[in-house]
Amino acid sequence: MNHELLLGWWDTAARDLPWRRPECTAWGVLVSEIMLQQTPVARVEPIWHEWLARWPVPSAMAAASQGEVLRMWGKLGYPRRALRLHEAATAIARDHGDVVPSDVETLESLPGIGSYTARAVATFAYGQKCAVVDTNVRRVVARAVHGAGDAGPPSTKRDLRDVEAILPEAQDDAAVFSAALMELGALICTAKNQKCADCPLYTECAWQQAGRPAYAGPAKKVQQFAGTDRQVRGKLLDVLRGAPGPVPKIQLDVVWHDVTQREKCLVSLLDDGLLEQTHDGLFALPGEH
DNA sequence: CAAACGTGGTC
DNA sequence: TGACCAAGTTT
Repeated sequence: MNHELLLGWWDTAARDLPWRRPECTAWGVLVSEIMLQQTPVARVEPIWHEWLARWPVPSAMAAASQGEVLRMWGKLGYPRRALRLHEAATAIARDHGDVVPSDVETLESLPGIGSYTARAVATFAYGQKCAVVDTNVRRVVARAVHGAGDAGPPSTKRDLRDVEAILPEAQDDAAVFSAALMELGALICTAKNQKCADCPLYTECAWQQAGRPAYAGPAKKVQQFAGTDRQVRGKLLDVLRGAPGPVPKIQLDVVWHDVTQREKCLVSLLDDGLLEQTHDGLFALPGEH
C-alpha cells in the first residue's frame, strides 16, 4: 500500500466535516461515531450540531432525561443508539471524570460502543495507531488489496489483520490514513458507481489490475422494511416524538392496522425502555411524566 | 453466526 | 418502482 498517494489525496479531497476539525472534542467525535452508525453524513450533520451545542460535555447529557434525548435524536433511526449513548455519557461522567476514555478496551465496555466505534474514537479523537474497520474500509481493502469486486461477509479477526497489515508505521500517519481509507470508500470506492478514474490508488489497485471482476461471494441479504416490526415501532415512537407529552393508547392504535403486531411492538418498545406507561395508563417517552 | 434494529435517498 | 445502500451493535 502506497500511503503517500492516499494521504496526498486526503489533503485535497477530504470533506470538511465538523467532527474532523481540530477544535472538536473527543466527546464530539464519540457522538458523531454513534450517529453515523448506519446513518448517512447528510442526515447526521445538523443533528450533531444541535447535540454538541446543547450537551457540550458528557455530564450535560447525563443530566438530561431519556425522553429529551430521544426527541433530540429525531428521525436518525435506530433510537436505541440514543438511549445507549445517554447511558455511556452517564458512565463517562460518573466513572471517568467526564473524560471520554482513550483506550479501546475501556471504550468497548461502554454501552453502544463496539469494536468499530472504540477504535474510531481512539484513533480520531486521540491519534492512537490502531486499525479501524468499517464497511468502507472493508470494501476498499477487498478491492485494492485482494482484487475482489466487493468485501465478503465480515470476519472480525481477518478484517482486523488485513487492515493492521497496511497501517503506516508512523503513529502520526496512522489516524489520517484510517480516515482517508474511510473517506475513499465513501467518496470514490463506493459500493456502486465507483469513480475509479479519480482514485489515488488507481495504478496500484489489485481490482483494477485484475480487470475489475464482478463480486463473486455470497449474495448479501437485503433488509426488508415495509411491514416489519421495525416499521411499526418507528410509527409508534413517531407519535410520541410528535406529541408534547403522554398520549392515550387510542392515538397509538391508529398507526397500524394489525392489532397483534401493533401490541407486540408496543410491548417491545416498553421492554427496550423507549416507551413508558404512566399511572393513568397513558404512554410517554421515558422520563416524561 | 444470523437476525433484529429506523429512516430516507438514489438509480 | 422497488431493490439497494448508509462510519454498527447486540443478542
